[in-house]
Amino acid sequence: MKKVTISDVAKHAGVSKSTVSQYLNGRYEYMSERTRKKIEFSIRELKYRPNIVARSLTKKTTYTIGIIVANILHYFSTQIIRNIEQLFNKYGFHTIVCNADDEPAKERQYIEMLMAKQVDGIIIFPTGDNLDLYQQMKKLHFPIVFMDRTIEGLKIPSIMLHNEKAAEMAVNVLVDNGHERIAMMTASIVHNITPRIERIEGYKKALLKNGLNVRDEYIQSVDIEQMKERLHTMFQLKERPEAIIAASDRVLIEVLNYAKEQQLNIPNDLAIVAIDDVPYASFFTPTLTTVSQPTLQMAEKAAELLLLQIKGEEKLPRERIIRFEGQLNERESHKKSKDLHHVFR
Amino acid sequence: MKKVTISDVAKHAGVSKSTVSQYLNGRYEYMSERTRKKIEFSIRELKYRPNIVARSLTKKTTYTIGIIVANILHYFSTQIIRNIEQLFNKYGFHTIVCNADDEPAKERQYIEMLMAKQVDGIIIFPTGDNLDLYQQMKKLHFPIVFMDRTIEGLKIPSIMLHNEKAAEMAVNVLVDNGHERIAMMTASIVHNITPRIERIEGYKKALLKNGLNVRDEYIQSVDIEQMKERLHTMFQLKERPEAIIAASDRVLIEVLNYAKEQQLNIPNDLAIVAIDDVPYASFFTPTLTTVSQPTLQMAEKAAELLLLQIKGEEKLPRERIIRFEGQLNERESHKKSKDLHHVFR
DNA sequence: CTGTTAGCGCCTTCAT
DNA sequence: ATGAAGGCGCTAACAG
Repeated sequence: MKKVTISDVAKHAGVSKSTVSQYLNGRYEYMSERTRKKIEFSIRELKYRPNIVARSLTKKTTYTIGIIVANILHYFSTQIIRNIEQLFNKYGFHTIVCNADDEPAKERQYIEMLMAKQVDGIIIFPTGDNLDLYQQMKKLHFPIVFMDRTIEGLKIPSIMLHNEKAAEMAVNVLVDNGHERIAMMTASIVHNITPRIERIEGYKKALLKNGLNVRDEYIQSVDIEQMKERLHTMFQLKERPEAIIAASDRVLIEVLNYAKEQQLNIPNDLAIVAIDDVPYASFFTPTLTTVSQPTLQMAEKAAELLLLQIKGEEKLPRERIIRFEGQLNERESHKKSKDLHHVFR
Repeated sequence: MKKVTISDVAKHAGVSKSTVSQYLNGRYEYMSERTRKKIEFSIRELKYRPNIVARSLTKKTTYTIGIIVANILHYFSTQIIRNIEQLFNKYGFHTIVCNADDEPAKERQYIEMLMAKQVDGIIIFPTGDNLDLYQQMKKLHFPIVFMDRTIEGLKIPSIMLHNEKAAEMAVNVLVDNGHERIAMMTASIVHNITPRIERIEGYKKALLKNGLNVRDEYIQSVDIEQMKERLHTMFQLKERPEAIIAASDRVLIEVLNYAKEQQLNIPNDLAIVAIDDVPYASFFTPTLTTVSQPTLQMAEKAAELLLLQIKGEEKLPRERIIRFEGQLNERESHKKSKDLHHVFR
């Protein structure tokens, strides 16, 4: 009933601890066939399981990484997490996921805890408010990769969507379908969250490229809680928007709920394009046009960059920010067409 | 740049390691105000972070638990995981999630790894094929809770839905709406996965209670990959089903896809009720009637039972299986009504 | 109140 | 080819 240790195995097999340790670490080179067999047998007999905590203490590596996600409610985050977990599993790493819940204080606490737990590296969706910590980690050569967002002035590799282009794609598909009064809605930008800023920027540029005016009333960035209110205000305008770009899946939900409440017909009363993919988008009414992120490739890149750092190979790519292209999934919600009669009930 | 240890702090503060250790563990009782301040200061100065791996080695607790989920693709699983993670976080525990991918071999490997990593306990959605391991864990008094499924003959607490009742609710709501030819579709039952077996059982009983016949052709349990084919076969019957109960969200997707492909009108050509909740069910066409599981309460119970075991209080509840009631979310997809004209396109 | 000592379980030279 | 000894960083009696 008590835990069996390497000493127990050694005793049982009639050899020394170090020989067992050799065995455990696959250093059979100079080991006699007989010794190996004995140890093998003893391990089975005793149902010995090495204590990885003890091993980690000497080896200084835990084969565990951390992911700190800014907000787990984003479908994008969960996709990335799942992919990263799976990839790291292949290399024998476990993953600890922490949800900062958009609170820098929580993020800080999680970073501290994960480092204290000696994880071998961390992938962070940074909340943006813990510069000193990031710097400290960098100075310690602690392996770290940013995902989805970046922090200026820190030589930390960042995996990001080409947000401006993604927004441009959304604008273009709407313009191509004859829409002109296109609004843009994102979550709050008080913390300078990169993708939100960039998506707005891309939206503006795309409007101009298409010869349309940028109207500030059409750009709304607020907390999820106040979104409904803002939507309402926007829809009271004399010239209310005929299309809206939801800058994330969470924003999208708010927009859809609002449309439902107001019995707006989509896409006739209001066309919609969402950035970020949405599960089951094709079962919606109408099916949803989205610009999705290549989550698998992004996860792969993040894993690769983190692994490189963990292995101590500092030769990271020269570009600090690595961009991936969004993909337009043209379905129905962006159309300006008269033969669609979907009504929310 | 080298990692700072407790000795460094001790030296810097001019005290011994043990005093620092006392401080770290909040045993200020006999410590002079001055010593405390000195240590506090040194810790800040040196940016000292205790090495939790070393601590774990002596304390024999890692403040980490594991979750091994049979298949992470179930929305139910992700909900449970998220809730458990959050709950354990409150108690200072981290969570390592592993996806067994419905493969007992993977499950075994993950259990071994997690135990080797000295996690303080594991919550398992058992695949059902590692009896010996479960028994071994039990014998070692290793804290463990089963979720969603159970294994007979093992005194391991199990958190489960009241599956029979849930299936009955689904049948009843359909019968109440005038349906008689009701089919039941689950994923494969070759491994005796408890909830699937029980849901089928509940379905049968409910039919009988309602004076309807049980028809074997209407009960299909196969791998997701073959589901489409089976659906097709079933819909070739002279008396094809007019309603179908999808025993899980993954089954549901297959059913919806099939309906879409065949241009079946839901609910007029085919009524649907799903067990397990589905995200965005209210944006579907038509909105989906489901029997959902109380994931938060289930997660809470699991956390509670695991924590009890971790704290060494063996006084677990006498009932080994703890059941929770499903909740019927009556929306539209179960109706037999003529004024709904939703058509998939 | 604080320091000394002895582990925790494993790995790693360095002898033998 | 195998064993002895020391150490990883921290905690926990036990002295003093």
